[in-house]
Amino acid sequence: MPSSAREKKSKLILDVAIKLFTHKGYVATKMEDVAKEAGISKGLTYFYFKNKEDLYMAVTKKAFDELKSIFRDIYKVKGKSGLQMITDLSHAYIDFTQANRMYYAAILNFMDLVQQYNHESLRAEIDPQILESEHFQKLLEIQHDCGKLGIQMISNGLRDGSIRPELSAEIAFYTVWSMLIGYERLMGPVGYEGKEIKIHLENWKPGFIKLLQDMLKGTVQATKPQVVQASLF
Amino acid sequence: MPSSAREKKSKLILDVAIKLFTHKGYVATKMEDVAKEAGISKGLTYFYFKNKEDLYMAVTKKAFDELKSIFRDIYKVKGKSGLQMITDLSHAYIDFTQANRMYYAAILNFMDLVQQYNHESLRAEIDPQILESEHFQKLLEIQHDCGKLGIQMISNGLRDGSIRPELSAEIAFYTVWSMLIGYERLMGPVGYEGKEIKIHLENWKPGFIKLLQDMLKGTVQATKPQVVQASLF
Amino acid sequence: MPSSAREKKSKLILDVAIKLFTHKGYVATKMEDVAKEAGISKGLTYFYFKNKEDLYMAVTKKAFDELKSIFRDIYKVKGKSGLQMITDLSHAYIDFTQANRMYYAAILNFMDLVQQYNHESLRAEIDPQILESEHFQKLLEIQHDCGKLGIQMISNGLRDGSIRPELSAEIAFYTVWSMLIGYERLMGPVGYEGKEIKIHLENWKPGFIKLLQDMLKGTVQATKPQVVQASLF
Amino acid sequence: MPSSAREKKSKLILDVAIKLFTHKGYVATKMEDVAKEAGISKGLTYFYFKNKEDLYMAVTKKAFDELKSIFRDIYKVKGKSGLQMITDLSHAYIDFTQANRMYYAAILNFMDLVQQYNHESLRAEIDPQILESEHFQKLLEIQHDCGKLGIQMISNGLRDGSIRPELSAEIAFYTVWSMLIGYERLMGPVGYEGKEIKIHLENWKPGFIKLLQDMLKGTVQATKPQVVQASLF
DNA sequence: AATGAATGAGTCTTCATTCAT
DNA sequence: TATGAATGAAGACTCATTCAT
Repeated sequence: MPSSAREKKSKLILDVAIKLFTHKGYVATKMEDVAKEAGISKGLTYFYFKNKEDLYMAVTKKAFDELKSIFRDIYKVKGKSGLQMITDLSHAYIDFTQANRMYYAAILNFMDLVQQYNHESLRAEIDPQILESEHFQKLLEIQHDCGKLGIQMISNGLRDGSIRPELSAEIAFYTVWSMLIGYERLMGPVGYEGKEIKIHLENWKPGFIKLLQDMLKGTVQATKPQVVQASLF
Repeated sequence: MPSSAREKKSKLILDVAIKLFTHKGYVATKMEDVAKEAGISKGLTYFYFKNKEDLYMAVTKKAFDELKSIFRDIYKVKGKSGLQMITDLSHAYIDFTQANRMYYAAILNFMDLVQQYNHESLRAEIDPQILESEHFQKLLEIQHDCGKLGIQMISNGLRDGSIRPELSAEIAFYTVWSMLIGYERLMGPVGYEGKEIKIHLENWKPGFIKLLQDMLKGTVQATKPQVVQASLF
Repeated sequence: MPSSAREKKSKLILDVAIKLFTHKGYVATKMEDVAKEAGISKGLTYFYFKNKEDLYMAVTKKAFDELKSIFRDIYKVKGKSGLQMITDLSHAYIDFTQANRMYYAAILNFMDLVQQYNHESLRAEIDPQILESEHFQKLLEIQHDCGKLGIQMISNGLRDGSIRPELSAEIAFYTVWSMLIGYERLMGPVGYEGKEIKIHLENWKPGFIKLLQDMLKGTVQATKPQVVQASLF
Repeated sequence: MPSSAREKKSKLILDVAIKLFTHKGYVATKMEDVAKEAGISKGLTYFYFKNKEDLYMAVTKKAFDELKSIFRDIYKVKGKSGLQMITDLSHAYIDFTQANRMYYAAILNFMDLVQQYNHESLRAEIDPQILESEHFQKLLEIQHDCGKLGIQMISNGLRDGSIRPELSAEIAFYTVWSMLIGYERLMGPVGYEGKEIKIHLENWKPGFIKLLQDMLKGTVQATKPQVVQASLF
């Protein structure tokens, strides 16, 4: 079998796994389900992926690539201010998390792993199968790619004046990212708070984006004095 | 056995569960481990908690209470501006998430559950044992308590002028909360990014807090003119 | 507590057990259910009945008494031929089995036990708790009471000429009883055979009773000569 | 492994199960016992049979097939009157129930299930594992095969004059079957009644068979004496 | 008589993974 | 490459029964 055929089958398994993980979750998805759905034998699945964790890491890798492409797509469009890029990124990011719940969960799970991985005392508790996964290793290598692109966007904003100059690109970007991660987390619960708390998805999102922008560029009040000052003339 | 004794034993089991969940994780912790560690029989564990999920919901409930007390402690101290409260809360929240990883994971897990619970189509997929847990039901009742306190803090800030008046208390607070949730999530990975990206925990945190404050109050440059102008009158 | 009060409570438990065994079956009925439904503690149940099997034997005893009273009620009505008694008994028996499924199941279960009990090699396999139950012992004593009454009815029939004289009362009665037992067993499945087999409950029962009578008294052909002769007068 | 090997192993497990169910009963037989006795792993048992109930249904299916073959063997012998067939069947049936207690219990258990299954209100209470068992489904399909053969035998008897022409084949056969079922049930208890009731297996059986025959063909003796006596007047 | 907390043996079932072919 | 039979460790949960009070 030519290596392209091999890759094709590998991709088939991966796609099936993504589908099943999405619909049933990691734990509820059995290796046999994957095999059956892919129309191959259980044993063959283990030929292409060392074990279930390895398969999940492969899925995570794909999720990460997808997310990265979102960052890249935003970044490569010329003629936008840095703030605009961050704004566009925020929208795209939120859309992504909503459209690809499982991908996103995989990415967050990977972040947790990295955290453990970085703590010498906790690293030993990570499932060896994960550490041995080539996909996990690749992920370690590219884990900062999104961050770097995001930081670049902020940097652009600093240069073009759309973002407050006193900010640190790194800190600003990771803070933005924090907001996006947390937003996704709260989105569900908040949307249904009902009765006493009147915040709803429809009005939270624009408010959230506005606050995010304000945080980066400086706030409304900042403009008012200008207006007042203008009237001084 | 007086009911206080019953509560005492219930608490004993709960504490053991918290300890084991913390060190070994939910899945890796066996009910038998809990019983053994508590010095009781397996059956008795099931006498006090209907099943493993119920026990976990009890743990979650405790975690939630703990988090709530943090909000309350911050809130009840008089003489602070709203912004100061939010700032103090942010510090306390971050400390809490770091000191009580498991608690925090339980809370986030609960949030996910709530999300599913609120979607009619997904509710059926929730483990019935969870839905039947009295602790889960209690959690549903108190789920917004932290949010309400946080919104109060922002409201205070709006009244005392420490927070930009044009903000909506609800939106502002949930955005702050998003930041805190996301921060915890990124804290680990970011802290060790090393080499190319020079952001480190020590310097991210103050920057993050600063951005959070700026977002709420308006940026330094923006406010100064106001002060100057005010003195003009 | 006066012994009458004691008996009252004992009866209460028994009635609850009958109710629950009827609705949920023996296995599915937990001792705790019985206690709860009776409004007493689990421990007290064990004060009145040595164990679950003992309770079941008590239920069986009551079932047997009930069945016996049916036999007796039929038997004590004067002025009926033996064949008529057996006919009435058959109707009453069938009604009883339908109205008291659980009672009837208990009686059949007891018959199985007796069978084992009578085989020396199998007796050791009977649950000791059953053998030790006083109710089981009482049942052993009265197990033939129904049979005796039935045999008496046949004997009456032999005497009054309503039943063929060449029959043995014992054999005839137990054969009748076999039919009744088997009828109950088949009633359910037969009633719904539908399509290809056109037998239905409504027409099976009269046919069944007719056959039973014919078996005892001799058949239609047998009677014809009587009719013919009668017309000779 | 060729599919014949697969069937061979499946049969091995089934045979072991039959052996153990026979000797220890369904409840007392553990799946692990079956595996151990068959010299395979516990897991493999579940590979061939979905669960314990499924295994039991497979046993029931085999029992039914065996019973069916008894009916068929009787039926296919040419040159016998219908009454003779029923007589032969009765003997064979009784022998079967005595030689295969467990098989027979399984068949009766299945009949109970069918009864529940046919009542819409009770169907929901049947263990889903039973309903899902392919063997249960097959049993539903063939449940009437024995009945049909039996009805054929009676029909033959009606045609050849060995059975009273006024009888309905269906009703007559199911009544015969009732007798056989009930006979088996009473056989045990009756055989040992001892003392007061002098019926014993040895003399019950011929009397029982005789009554059964009389019921079907009409009694010769019954008429003659009456005729004689009547003519005395 | 009465309570109810406490026991613990008992079992079905799942599933990732391996390996002979 | 590909199969699928075979493994076996692992674990949640039940419930009749007891016994200290």
